[in-house]
Amino acid sequence: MTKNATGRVDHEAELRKAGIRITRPRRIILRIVSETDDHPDAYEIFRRAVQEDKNISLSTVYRTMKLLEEHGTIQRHAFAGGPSRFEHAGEEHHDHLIDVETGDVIEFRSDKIEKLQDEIARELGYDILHHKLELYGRKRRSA
Amino acid sequence: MTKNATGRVDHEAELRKAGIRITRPRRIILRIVSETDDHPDAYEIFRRAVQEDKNISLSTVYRTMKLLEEHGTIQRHAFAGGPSRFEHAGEEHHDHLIDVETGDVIEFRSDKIEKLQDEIARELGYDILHHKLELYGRKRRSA
DNA sequence: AATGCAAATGCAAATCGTTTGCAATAAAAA
DNA sequence: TTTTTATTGCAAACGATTTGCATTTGCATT
Ligand SMILES: [Mn+2]
Ligand SMILES: [Mn+2]
Ligand SMILES: [Zn+2]
Ligand SMILES: [Zn+2]
Repeated sequence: MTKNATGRVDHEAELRKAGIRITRPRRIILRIVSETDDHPDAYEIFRRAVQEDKNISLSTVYRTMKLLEEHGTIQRHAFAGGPSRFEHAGEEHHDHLIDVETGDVIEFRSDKIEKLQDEIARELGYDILHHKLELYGRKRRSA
Repeated sequence: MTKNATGRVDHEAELRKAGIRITRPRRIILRIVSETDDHPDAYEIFRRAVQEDKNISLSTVYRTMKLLEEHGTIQRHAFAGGPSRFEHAGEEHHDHLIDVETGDVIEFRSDKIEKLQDEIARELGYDILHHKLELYGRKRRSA
């Protein structure tokens, strides 16, 4: 995996290696998704991108998200209701707890659950390609 | 809970009790969703409904699904990609394994996973309102 | 059974998130 | 630099779902 001067993964090099052209919009979008720690949707990414280059189009954001998804750079989530939301891949796998009141997304990971999922699939005669575990909850109001 | 002559839940009575009018389209749609054991989408329900009443509209199907969902009669699922799919509620809670090749939906239930979810949410200071666990897999091809 | 009225319907048009065709532009190969 | 080819921005198309509105219907009331 290619690293850059700061020791982080160099996505541009990774993509170039895969024969993908590094264009101005792609460089900007890539920066946005790799620097944020939230789960923005395409329009939000577009909004942030426009601040850096006034004539980036929403189509390009969508096209780039699909490209990066196929390339494994980002992950797409389809939380209940709304549009797809994205996050930079590469960290360890985790699932999400969505605060139904604020829309906040909290990440968590349970190895036990992950393992149980595999067991279940195996018993049913399947191999899991991916899965989705989303908890929708409300902050507990202590009595 | 109101039961009818056959001992099953009488949805029409339940709805009427809640001040909801039992119309011809609603009666038909209700029959369809309570008799099927698959997970049809709105258009499929519409298709089946039209066989019984040639001038039911897709709008009414959508409106009725929302109504029944709010009333707790059915559950809505948003599996990856496609449109919302519905199933009759009332049976015990279960989660789904989706065959990515055929679109088939297999139901399963793991008390262990359910319990672990509660623990996780509690640790994070949340109460779970509902959750979604979907496994996307492919039939294991035995060597 | 006939009446009255709010609720529900069908239809067409609107909306939302997303994708696509196409001519213009820019990346990278030569 | 020139050439080749991928990528862009824009507008129009898209699929799923919702909505406005005039008409019909369920059903509580006579
Ligand atoms: Mn995340
Ligand atoms: Mn089910
Ligand atoms: Zn997981
Ligand atoms: Zn569950």
